Amino acid sequence: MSVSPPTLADVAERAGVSRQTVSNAVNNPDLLRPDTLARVQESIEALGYSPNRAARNLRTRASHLIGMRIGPAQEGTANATMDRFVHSLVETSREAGYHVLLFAGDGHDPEAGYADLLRSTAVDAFVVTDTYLGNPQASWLEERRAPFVAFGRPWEALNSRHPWVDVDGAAGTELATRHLLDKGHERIAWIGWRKDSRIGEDRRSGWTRAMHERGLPTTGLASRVEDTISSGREASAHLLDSARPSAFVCASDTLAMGVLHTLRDRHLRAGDNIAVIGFDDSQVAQVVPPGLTSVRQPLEQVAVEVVKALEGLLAHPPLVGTGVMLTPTLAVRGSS
Amino acid sequence: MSVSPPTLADVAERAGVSRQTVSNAVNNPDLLRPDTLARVQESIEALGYSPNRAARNLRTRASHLIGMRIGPAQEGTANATMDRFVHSLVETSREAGYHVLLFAGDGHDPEAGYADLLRSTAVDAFVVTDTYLGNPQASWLEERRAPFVAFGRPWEALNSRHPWVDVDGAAGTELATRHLLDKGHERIAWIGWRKDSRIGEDRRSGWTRAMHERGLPTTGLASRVEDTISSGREASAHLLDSARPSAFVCASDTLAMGVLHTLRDRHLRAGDNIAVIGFDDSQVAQVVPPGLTSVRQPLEQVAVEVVKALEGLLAHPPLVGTGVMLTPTLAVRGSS
DNA sequence: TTGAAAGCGCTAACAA
DNA sequence: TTGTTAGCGCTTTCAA
Repeated sequence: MSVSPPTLADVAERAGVSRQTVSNAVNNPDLLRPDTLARVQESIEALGYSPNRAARNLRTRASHLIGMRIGPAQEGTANATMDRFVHSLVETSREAGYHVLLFAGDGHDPEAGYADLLRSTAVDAFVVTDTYLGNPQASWLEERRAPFVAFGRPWEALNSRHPWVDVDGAAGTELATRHLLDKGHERIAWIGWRKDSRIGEDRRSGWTRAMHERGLPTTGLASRVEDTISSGREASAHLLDSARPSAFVCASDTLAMGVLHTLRDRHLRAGDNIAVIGFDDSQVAQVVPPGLTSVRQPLEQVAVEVVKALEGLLAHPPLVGTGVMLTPTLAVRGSS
Repeated sequence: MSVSPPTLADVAERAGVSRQTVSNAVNNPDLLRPDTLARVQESIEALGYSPNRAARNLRTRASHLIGMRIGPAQEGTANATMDRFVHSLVETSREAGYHVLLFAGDGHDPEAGYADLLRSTAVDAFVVTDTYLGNPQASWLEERRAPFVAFGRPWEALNSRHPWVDVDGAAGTELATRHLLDKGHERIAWIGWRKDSRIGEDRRSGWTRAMHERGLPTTGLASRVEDTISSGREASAHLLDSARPSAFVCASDTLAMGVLHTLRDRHLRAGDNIAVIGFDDSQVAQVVPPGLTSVRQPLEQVAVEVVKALEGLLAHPPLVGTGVMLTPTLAVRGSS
């Protein structure tokens, strides 16, 4: 950018008005007489004027930027929910006049990135996504009265008063399990995460609920492991031997892919011999043969609700809504 | 943020120095006497001071923000290169003192997002990634003398003078083909993109080169289709019938997954009966049974080179380097 | 309905 | 080595 862009003053001079009138033309067009407005707008157009962000931000004490932290890319798993969410968030934010600023985590000091952006007033608000870690960020931000919306409910901190948006995981696995039950399966196994994962236990509860509803036992049909391919593979191999299930419901697509590994090892075919359902409707679920049935989180809708909450938070006076819970759907494919 | 963060003046008062001295303590600490510096730093620490970005941006005419456009999430494919790249870019930018600002494309006016951010001096530079579209953005930005680095070489515009970073696709497919040749395969088929894709033709050339090098024919062994699962599926079915290949090299993991679909349809097993190699080392390649061998772009390294070029571009005086070509590697898995 | 003055918080240039 | 002055481009009073 060798030559600096036009300023308010340039537009004002060309249109033969004062700078404030140009500012009004941009921010409060109703205040101008129609002919003045037209003249100013013509000049804005001709000069290709756009208000300088830094100056505007300084004056209005707002950046129209939403900060979101992203961790390193997850390789060797099927997990890409946050990547998909980022796309939706960027899209939705644009419609609300916001851009998304991405920042990296600092391994041993999770709050560092937040603190700096907050104190330097670089962003207006945050979207916090990693609530499953016990969410130290949320309470930290709350203490500092920083505006933020969480994607994920406040599992333990019931007294927290920040807005959040989440997807009902139990409803998703219940949907999945019912789908299998309706297909005639009775021995449906669960492969989920370790007990200290609130999200994992929530998703598991949907499976038990659907099973018990039909009077079916769940004992011996469940496994709790790490969220990796190999764990899913081992757990499914073990369950097949010990409990002879005809179907698997998994807490993640990653675990479900582990099951597909086991099926291949044993020359079984997902969808023909054994049904498998994953969670997240990742690209992996969409393209793996014969297609992995999976619970799909409505991320576009999550983004819409997050931005809505953000707008409330940043309004004058702030309008703090409560939590929003969304319901997932089931993407049915060949594996069931 | 109910109470506004401390300013330079607050720190100055507490430390008993002028505002300028505080500014120097932050930006040119060498200029201060050690004891003054220590006193100022103590105050900065105590007050939790961080320079206001808007004010600094206004004054220095820089935002320390890098703009990157992302399109909607690609579903139904294995393609997620850009998502992975974003992670690396965010990480690398941080080390260089930059944040990444994401913006959405505006369907029918691809330049709109760029123009606005440029004129409002919201970002210091862009990273342009969608060079495969014939890259109207690149020449558009070049005309406006906007600083940007492209991830992707300037295929047609040979006179373009902007820095770029790219990965040698032909070298990747050559690596893949040689790997198969070394395993004893002789009838190796190619499934790639339509002829108008420069990237597709480049990747194809690596396959032909490796084949011809060993004196093997390629006639009848190639197919050019859309980048979708179903195209890959149909193309591979057709090739299996017409040319009886023992291996497939594909221009993308998406196409390779199409091949896996065909193999499943025919009760063949990738890796046992037929070898398959994809391109991009997506999550899909990493988790699908029995593992999809795939060409891996060194995206972390791409990010490093992109940021390096960006720093040159934004230096005073600007230091415009030439293009940088990186070499991919082959992630070998069960499918070969 | 339009214009003048002030100042957001910072840093570059210069003076002491 | 430190302090003073000015001004980046904008919007918010307030006056005309």
